[in-house]
Amino acid sequence: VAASQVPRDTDAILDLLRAGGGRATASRRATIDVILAAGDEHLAAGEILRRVRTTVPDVAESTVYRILASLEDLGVISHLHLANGASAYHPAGARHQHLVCRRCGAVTDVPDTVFDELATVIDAFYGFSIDASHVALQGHCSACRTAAATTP
Amino acid sequence: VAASQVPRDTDAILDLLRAGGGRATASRRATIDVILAAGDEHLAAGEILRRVRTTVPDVAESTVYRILASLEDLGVISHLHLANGASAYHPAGARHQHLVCRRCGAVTDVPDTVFDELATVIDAFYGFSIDASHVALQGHCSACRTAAATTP
DNA sequence: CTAAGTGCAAATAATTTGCAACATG
DNA sequence: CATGTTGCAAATTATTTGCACTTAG
Repeated sequence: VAASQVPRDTDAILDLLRAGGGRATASRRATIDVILAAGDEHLAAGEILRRVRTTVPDVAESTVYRILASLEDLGVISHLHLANGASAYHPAGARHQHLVCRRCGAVTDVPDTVFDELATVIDAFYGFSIDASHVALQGHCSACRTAAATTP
Repeated sequence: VAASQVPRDTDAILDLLRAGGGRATASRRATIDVILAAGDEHLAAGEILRRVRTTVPDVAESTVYRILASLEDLGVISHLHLANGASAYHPAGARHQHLVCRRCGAVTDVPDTVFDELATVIDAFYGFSIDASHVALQGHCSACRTAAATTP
C-alpha cells in the first residue's frame, strides 16, 4: 500500500477492511476514529484503549491490540517504540523519524531526509542500512535541556 | 567518574565498591568477571544471569539485576536498549552508538563522531540534543540486507 | 448460517519490590 | 554485630494467546 493513498477517513478504512474479508464492528470504528482524531499525535496503546472506551466502554484490551495489529497489516497505521517499553501508533503517512525527550516525553517528528546523510555514511562505512523510523531517537528538548541544567 | 579512569579489573572494581561502603560478594565478583570477560560484546541481562550461574549456580535473578544497577551507579558499566524490550550491558568506556540488525540481532558499535553532523543539524533545526547512545539504531546489516532480498 | 471478531482469564517476558534470613567488614 | 546483600515469591507493565461465545455479512 503506497503511503500516499492511505485513506484518512474512518468509513473508507472500514471499507478497506471489508474488502479484505474483514468486518466492521463498533470497536473497530471507535479505534479508527480515535487514531484519526489524534492526527499526528503519537498515541500509546494504553491511551488508545482509554479513548476507545469512552465510546465502547467494555472493549477488552486484547481486542484493541488485535485491532491495532489488523490496521497495521492493512497499512493504514504504523507503530514505533518510544523511550520506555511502550509502543506508539499513528496514521501511516510519509516516513519520518521521531525525537523523544527523555525528560518530558514530548515527541517531535523530523523528516526522513534529515537522516539521509547519516544513512549514507553508515552504509558506506559499515554496510548497514539504518531504519530509524521504527524506534525513536532519544535526547532532550530545548525546554528540558535548560531545566536539566538546574534539576538533572 | 570520567570514562577513561574506569577500572577494567574485577578486584579494582570490588575495591571501588567497598570504598563506597559496599561489599564484595561471590555474586558480585562473578557478575563483574562475566561482563569484563565479554569485552565489547553487549550482553543482555538474561545472558549475564546465565553466565554468572556457571560460577554461582543459585544466584537469584533479582540479585543480578541489583548488581547490574549498582555497577551502573558506580559508573563501571552502562546499559542500552536493543531492538526488543531487553537491555544490554557492557563495560563503561568511550561513548558510542549501536546499530542493531533487525533480522539477526548483530550489534555494531559506531563512534560517537559519526553522529556529530546529525546532532548539529537536529540541534539547529529543532533545538533538540540527541543522545543516541542509550537506544540502538535499527536497520539491516549487509548480510541480512542481501538475505532479505530473497526471504523477507 | 459461518467465518470473523470479541471478552475473559491466564500466559509471557523482562524487571522490580518487599521482606526475612544471611554474611561481609 | 550492624548493615549491606541475597533468595524467594509475588507484583509490575505491556502485550499476547487459547477458547468458547457473539455477530456481521
